[in-house]
Amino acid sequence: MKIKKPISDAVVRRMPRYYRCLKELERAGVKRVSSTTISEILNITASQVRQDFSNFGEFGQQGYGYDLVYLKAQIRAILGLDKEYGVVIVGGGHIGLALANYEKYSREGFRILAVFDVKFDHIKAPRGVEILHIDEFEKFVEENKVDICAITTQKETALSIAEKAKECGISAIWNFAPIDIHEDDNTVVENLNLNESLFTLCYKLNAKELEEV
Amino acid sequence: MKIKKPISDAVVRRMPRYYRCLKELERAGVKRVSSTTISEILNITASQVRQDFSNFGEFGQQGYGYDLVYLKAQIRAILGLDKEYGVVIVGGGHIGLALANYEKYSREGFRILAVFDVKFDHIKAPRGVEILHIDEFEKFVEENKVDICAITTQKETALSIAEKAKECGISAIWNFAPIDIHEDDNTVVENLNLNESLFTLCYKLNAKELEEV
DNA sequence: TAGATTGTTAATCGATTAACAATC
DNA sequence: TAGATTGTTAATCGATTAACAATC
Repeated sequence: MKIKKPISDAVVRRMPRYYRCLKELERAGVKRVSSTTISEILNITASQVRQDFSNFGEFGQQGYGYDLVYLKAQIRAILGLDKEYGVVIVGGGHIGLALANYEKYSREGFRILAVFDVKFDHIKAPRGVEILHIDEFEKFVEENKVDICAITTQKETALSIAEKAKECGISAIWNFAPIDIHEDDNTVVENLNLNESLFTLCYKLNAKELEEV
Repeated sequence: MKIKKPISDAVVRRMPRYYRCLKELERAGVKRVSSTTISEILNITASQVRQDFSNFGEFGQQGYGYDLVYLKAQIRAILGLDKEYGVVIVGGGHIGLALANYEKYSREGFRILAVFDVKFDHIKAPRGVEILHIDEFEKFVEENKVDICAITTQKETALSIAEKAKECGISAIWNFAPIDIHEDDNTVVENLNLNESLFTLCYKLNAKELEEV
């Protein structure tokens, strides 16, 4: 699949939501779906749904709507979920283990290969997931196909791990440490900052007082 | 503090980033800071920094910039971090325990009060955090000042917990389940969906092939 | 066919950026 | 004072929404 121009971040972040929505509809036995239905579920406009899809192609039929199975498959492919990804996790704390144990990821092609830490006697990983010392990181990455590095360490170490991952040729970093890791030409990054999320919630909680009506 | 008009989501989500940036600068011993400095650290424009701040007041001085301590205190207040929040966590899995154990939250006034689950023999919580059966949720909320309910269950239960939390008068929900919980007049919600984050990363990883140059 | 709904073009809205007077 | 930098107004840019021809 080829598309005309780079897709804006706003659109990209809606794609997983469409995917989730379609999965739910499929589970409910729905066979076809209109942009209006999707828009109501996701609380956006039907116009936006159609605009978003049209960035990637023509998936519907006038007067009919979208075939659910077909549309879902298309979006799945757009997200790249039809491929397999090798994932390593750095940091064997609660977040790291949460990721390691979330089996549903495997349905979408994410294979958790290993969890790295400096201390790991206490770490219980699911079967098939190796537990290794961080010193073995480079060696492991060389010998295995690692596409994604999830970083769940504290921020002090997160940056150096990211550096190491980039050097090893890992092209995607999923960062949970409360610090920004920057993208470069060879590496895409998704920063997921729990602090910022909580603080945003906190702002909203107080906003009623702050904002005059 | 009172402000003129509702602040857009884009601005709100930058506020915690400013706050983090200022904390780092403070730790580095910086005493005053300009919008340009901040903009370079956060990879945005100086214009945007000043526009964002000006939504909430005038915190700087022409020709000088911003006094770091003062500005940081202002943003802290804007985020509502000068208050105390009672937090309960529903779901004693890895994510739930990650939240329960992240002590740094207490520095910003978040008091983790309890973790709820249906099975909890295995749960080790830090001292001061109660571990309770979900059946005791209502009672606990009645008897304690609970401001924020973090939901870390699987999606099947997440919705009913959210419903229950709303009924009990909890006005902020921090949701980690892969489902959208909707805001209403009395309840603000922050949905933090790990799946969507991973899928977004995945899109970006493949985007180079997808997007023609 | 008539009704429904897409894909797309045009209009609107809002957010970002640029520019600059005010002033420390 | 001269240089620096804010806060704000105006210009630009981009994203969302509306409208509608195409057509199933």
